Amino acid sequence: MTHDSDPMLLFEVFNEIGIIEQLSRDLLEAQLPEGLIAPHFSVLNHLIRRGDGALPINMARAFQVPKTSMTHTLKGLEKGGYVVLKPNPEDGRSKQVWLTDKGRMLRDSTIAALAPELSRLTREFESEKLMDIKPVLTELRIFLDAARDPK
Amino acid sequence: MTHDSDPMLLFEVFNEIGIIEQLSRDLLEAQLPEGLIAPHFSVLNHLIRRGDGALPINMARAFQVPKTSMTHTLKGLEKGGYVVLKPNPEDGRSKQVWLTDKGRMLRDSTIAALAPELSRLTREFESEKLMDIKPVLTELRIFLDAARDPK
DNA sequence: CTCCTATTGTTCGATATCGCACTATATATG
DNA sequence: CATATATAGTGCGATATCGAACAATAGGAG
Repeated sequence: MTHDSDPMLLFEVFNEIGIIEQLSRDLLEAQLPEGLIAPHFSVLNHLIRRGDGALPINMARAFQVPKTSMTHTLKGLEKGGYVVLKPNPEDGRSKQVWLTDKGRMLRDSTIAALAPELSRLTREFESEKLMDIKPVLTELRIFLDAARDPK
Repeated sequence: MTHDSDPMLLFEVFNEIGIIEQLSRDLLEAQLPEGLIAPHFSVLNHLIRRGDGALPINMARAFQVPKTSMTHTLKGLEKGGYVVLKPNPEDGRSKQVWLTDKGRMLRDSTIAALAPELSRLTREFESEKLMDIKPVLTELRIFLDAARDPK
C-alpha cells in the first residue's frame, strides 16, 4: 500500500517548525549583547565554521536573505567592531568579511552562555529523538533549498 | 549506557529549523496577495482552526510574539477587510477577532494555491520521514514552550 | 466604596527587512 | 579595442518587529 502524499502533513510540519524557530531565537537573543540579534550571531558563527574572508553575497545566499539585508547586518557588526570589511583583491566589485578578536570572543562566549540552558533542555528532552530528526531536517533543508525556483 | 546530552546537538537542530522556516515562509508568502505576509495568514489560519472570537492577547501568546506585534498584524488584516475587531462584551479591556467572508476565502484559496506545490514536494520527499519527525517536533515545541522563563 | 495591583490594548520610537533603483566593476561578444 | 550584459554592493522608502510607556478596565483587600 502506497502513501498518498497528503500536502497537509508538510503544512503542519512547517507550522511546528515556525513556532520552534521563534522559541529558539528568543533563547539565543537573550544571551546576545544589547543591539545584536540572531542574524548578527549567525554571521559570526558562519565565519567561524566556514572560515574568514567570505563574500557578503555568498553569505546572503547561504542564509536565504536579500543582499540588502546582509549589508545591513554587516553594518551593525562592523559598527560594533565584531567584523571588518575589506575590498576583495581578486574582484573589485566585492568585499571580504573578516572576524576580529572581539567577534571571535563574542561567538565563543555566546555559545558558552547558551550551553547550560541547552544542556538542561537536552537532558530533559530525549536526545535520541533529536538524533533521529536531525538527519531528516538536514535532508529536508537541502531538498527545499534545491526545489526553490531557480529564478 | 546513558547518553551525554550534548548541547551542540540541539544547537544544530535549531540551525536547520531556522533555515527551513525561512524557505517555507517564502513558499507561503509567494501565494499571498500584495501587502500580506506570513503572520497575517497565520492569524487567519488560527481563527479557522481554533474558532472565531479569539482575543488578541491570546493569539499573541499562541504565536509567541509581543502583543504590540499582534496589534500591528491585526490592523493590517482589518484594513484589508479580512477580520473585524469587536469589543469583548465580557471584558471591557479586551477585544474579539472575527473572520469576515473575505478572510475565510483568502485562507481557503491560499491553501488551495499551495496544495500543488506541497503535493509535489511531498511526493518527492519521503512522507514516512515527515510522519516520523512531526510528533517529535510537536513534542519539542510544547516542551520549549513550557520551558520558557515564566517571567 | 476606595485603593492597589494586574491585565489588555495602543502609541511611539528604534531597529530590521526587503524591493527597487543605482553605481562600480567584471566579463562576454564582436 | 568598444559595447553589452551580468554581478556585488549600497541608498532609499515602505512596512515589520518589538520594548517602553501609557490609558482604560478589572478585580481583590480593606
